[in-house]
Amino acid sequence: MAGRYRSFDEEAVLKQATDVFWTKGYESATTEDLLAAMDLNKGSLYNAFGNKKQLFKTVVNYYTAAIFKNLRTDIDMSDQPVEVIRSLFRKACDPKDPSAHLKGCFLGNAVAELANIDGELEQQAIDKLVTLKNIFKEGLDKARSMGQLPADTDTELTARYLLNIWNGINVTRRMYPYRKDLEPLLKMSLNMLP
Amino acid sequence: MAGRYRSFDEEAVLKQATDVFWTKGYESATTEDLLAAMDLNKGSLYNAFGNKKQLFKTVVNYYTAAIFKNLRTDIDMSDQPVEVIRSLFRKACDPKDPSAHLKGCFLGNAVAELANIDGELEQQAIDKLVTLKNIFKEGLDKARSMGQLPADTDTELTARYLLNIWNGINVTRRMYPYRKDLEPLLKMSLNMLP
DNA sequence: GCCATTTTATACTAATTAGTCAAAAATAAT
DNA sequence: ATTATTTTTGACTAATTAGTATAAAATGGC
Repeated sequence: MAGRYRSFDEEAVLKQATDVFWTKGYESATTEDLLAAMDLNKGSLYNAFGNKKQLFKTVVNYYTAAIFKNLRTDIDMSDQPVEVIRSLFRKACDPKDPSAHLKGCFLGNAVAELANIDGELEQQAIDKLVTLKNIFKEGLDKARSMGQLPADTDTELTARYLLNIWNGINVTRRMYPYRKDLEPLLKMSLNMLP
Repeated sequence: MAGRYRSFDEEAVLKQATDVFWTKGYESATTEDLLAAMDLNKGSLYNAFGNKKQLFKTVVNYYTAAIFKNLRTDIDMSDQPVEVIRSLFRKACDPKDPSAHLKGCFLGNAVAELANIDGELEQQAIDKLVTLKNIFKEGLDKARSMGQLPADTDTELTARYLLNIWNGINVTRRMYPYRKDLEPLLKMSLNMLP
């Protein structure tokens, strides 16, 4: 097949684009912001990714695919699946880079911003958050089947409870971006888990 | 004092502006959107409210002042202050107008959108959410002093827990905009309250 | 070597945006 | 009535925006 080779690494530029959309939001991220971060010119960006909306969709898929795959693997491998879930929350409350508190959750931000702006993009973000909830449920089901949760635990409801705590933490951590504040809150919020 | 009278009702136009900022967000709300909803022309808007940023500040203050005043009055008047708090959450899960689910919480939306866009406006929204948390605490303190909560209840931590549930619900309700989904979630989330 | 195809580079465009300005209208004080 | 002051009206502006177009560069197939 003829044609010039792409001079950029698709994974690398998508990672840069993720960061721009995450910190600025969909509408406030300008094409110039994206081009600068991705180190591309307009022709290349539009040729490779279509337009801003398609790029956003691609970014959301790219970003979530890796995270969800890892989470599911961790739960599958672990003999304490609840601990995998706890660890996700702990990382949100005590991130390596404290500026992560200001960014919140990429998906939660998208749902909040896009509800009345672009229903299709909002729905995509909702679908991904539902997937996160489903992963929580898979972990809880596994824990229950291993006797680590009461047999009568409603794992769907508990998974939604965890999702709601997740959605909350990603706003609340911007108000209290300190481990000393978030840890007690998290402890209280997860106290129904073993 | 000389000068032409204002032809508009300040409360009424601020209410309209609140709705535009709430549904569209700060940046996505254009001056044209605001002018149309407020039924003003540009000169009047800029003369009366300065600019878009000042208008947003005014709107946030106007919107929160009434709500917080009413909440505090209700708590002061009630002999079951926890019930006032529960009622606030119930209204969010089962609003008169179901389209309210798509709007979420005005303050939470602002915090999420503005963190990396305008620190001053973000801080204003954070301050108002802290006020909401403080009102929760006032209600919990009153309940505890009336023996409706265990004497050793950490009301500050519990108030933060409630704030986090609030922040979460206002994202989660966009995913599950139905009472049948939100009510069980709320029941589980508030089960530590009497 | 030449051609078809793809990517890169950058100038350009049409639309939108927040904000300004100057003139007209309305009002109170004198 | 005149004047000073404030509000209203709508045209105007400068900047920014997402997206397009066109040409050059790079590649494989023949």
